[in-house]
Amino acid sequence: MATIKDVAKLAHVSVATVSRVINKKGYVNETTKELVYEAIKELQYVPNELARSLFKKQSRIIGIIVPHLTSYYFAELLEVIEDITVKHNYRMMVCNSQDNKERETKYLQVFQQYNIDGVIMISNTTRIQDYKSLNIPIIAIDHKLTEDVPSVTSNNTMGGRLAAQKLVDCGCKKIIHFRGPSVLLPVQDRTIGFKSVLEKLKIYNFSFDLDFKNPSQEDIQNVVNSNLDCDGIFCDSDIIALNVIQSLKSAGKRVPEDVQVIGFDNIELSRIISPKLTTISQSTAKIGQYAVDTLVKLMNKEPIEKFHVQIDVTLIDRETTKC
Amino acid sequence: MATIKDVAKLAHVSVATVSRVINKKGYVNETTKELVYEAIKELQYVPNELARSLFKKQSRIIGIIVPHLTSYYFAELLEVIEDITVKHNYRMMVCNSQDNKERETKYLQVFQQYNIDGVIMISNTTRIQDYKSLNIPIIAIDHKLTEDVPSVTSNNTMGGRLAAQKLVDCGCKKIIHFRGPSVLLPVQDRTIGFKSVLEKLKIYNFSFDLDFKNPSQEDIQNVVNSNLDCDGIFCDSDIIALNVIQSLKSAGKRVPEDVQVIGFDNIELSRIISPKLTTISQSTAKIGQYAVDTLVKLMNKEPIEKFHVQIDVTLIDRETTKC
DNA sequence: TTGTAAGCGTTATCAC
DNA sequence: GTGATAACGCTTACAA
Repeated sequence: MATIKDVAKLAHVSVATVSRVINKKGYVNETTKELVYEAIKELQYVPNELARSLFKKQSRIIGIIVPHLTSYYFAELLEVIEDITVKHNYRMMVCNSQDNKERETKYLQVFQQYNIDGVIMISNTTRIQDYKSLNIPIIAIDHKLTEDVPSVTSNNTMGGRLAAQKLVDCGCKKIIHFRGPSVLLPVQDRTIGFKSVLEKLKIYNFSFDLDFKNPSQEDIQNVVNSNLDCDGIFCDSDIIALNVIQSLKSAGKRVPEDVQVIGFDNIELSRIISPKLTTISQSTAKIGQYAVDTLVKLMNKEPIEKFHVQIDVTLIDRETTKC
Repeated sequence: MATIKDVAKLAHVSVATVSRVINKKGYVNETTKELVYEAIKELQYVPNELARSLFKKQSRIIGIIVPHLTSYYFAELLEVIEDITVKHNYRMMVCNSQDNKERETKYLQVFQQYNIDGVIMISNTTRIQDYKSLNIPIIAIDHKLTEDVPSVTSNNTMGGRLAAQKLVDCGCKKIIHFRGPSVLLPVQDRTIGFKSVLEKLKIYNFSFDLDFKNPSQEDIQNVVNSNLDCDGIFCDSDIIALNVIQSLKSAGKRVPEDVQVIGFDNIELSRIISPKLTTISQSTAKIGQYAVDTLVKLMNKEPIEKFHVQIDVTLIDRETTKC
């Protein structure tokens, strides 16, 4: 591994000059510049980021905290984030919190040890103080932590509204909302949007809480069985929706003839299964892009316009709804 | 951020002593040790890994190259790998190659710049030489790159065999294999296992290549339509299987009554959809564990027993097969 | 048992 | 324009 010294020696200049060349900073004569470039090429020199980071106290690494990797929504988000991150010439250190506070705390220490430049939080932590004490820029996805920590989320209220409106438009009279854990902000917002439409129209509805990672098939079946007159179901994830459709089948109900179903996330599979799932699509592309771009601004100490941004969602009309 | 100097000052000792204490290396008096620990606690000191890494020329970071993040198999693998990685006190830098050589090459440079200690390759690269020239330990998953690069894979031949045997046992007479790209080793092995069983029994069969990431629904439909007498289908992924089942429905075929289907991967959804999918399960847990453990051994310059390891797969018997 | 000091590969501040 | 050199925070001979 060639170092800056090797390059300096080969080019017959000082390390300072080489440094100026590679950083394009300060004056340096065109011809010596050429010399340096040649030496760099010859030695296949690449500057050592660790040394750089040590001096500059920043590492061009950003930390990402996610609750898990195997849910399609998070995976897609991560994919977008990674892509934009490398475009900004940063790298990504991934922390899978597994929704576990201790793992998160441990990782926060790691972040410190590596002089991480910023963090993207997609986690459900409550210990926001721990993050703030790190004193590095943070952006939250899907969680409005506090007023002063920037965040970006889907417009979940809109999602709830769109779903409710669609079911109403297609003639539903009794609607169930199989939602995620109601402690989560996105879930709360979806519920608000959902109820806002239905209550105005005095349409009977209720919400039932499920775990996102492992929605209880049993609970779903029970709720379905004891509400056989229900004709519309809004689910907070496509996975939940698939479980629900399964339960409806077991209960002898046809989709969408007897019961109409709307999911959330627009996962790849929602258009492969049959009947194809009507669902609400979140723009992971926009969320991820905004998150990274904003974080980069924060890391550069540039001002940001808005602290809390919401990204529109769209209803994807497919076969589990009638109209 | 407290440094080792601050600790030294507070504990009235030299930095060397502090270093000895935190690294548990060399002699240090019990009572001074206590003093140091107190100072560390008081200042909430954590050693800076960048400085450490710079000196030791190793960073406790391992690089992971994956083709993409949104396929369930890779996500699961990544989840396991992350888990074991942190247990070994390493961190993970993720490179999503997007099956793109240039991205991969760019990341290799990044790996160099950060003195990455080892890499786990789940990618389809052909430029193994680029990796070797990095001169750091590598382990490949799902790809036997060359004889001297350790690898771990599922026993894909076994997978092909199990699937073929199952279909035969359940009475199939004409079997199609919707496989992945036949340039991939796992795909080749599955084909070998699959054919070994069928050819011995002289059962008609053929293989059709598809893309894993975006299997062409159209191609599948065409093949299905022009082989209406086929009664058994083995798919190289559950996603392909779902597509196939969809196409069979369009063609008026019932699963499993008319055509029996077996998938691969045992993704979460395979037991949610209806009929529940019979499939071959790969043990991502074992693969990931072996990969990381072996890489750690290599990084510690410990010997490893076997260079190429295969992990057994299992047939998960569900509803898309008749017996 | 402890401290001094060199060095890891950079960048940035000075002189020249 | 360019070159010494201190500094970033740490580890490890080597002395004491």
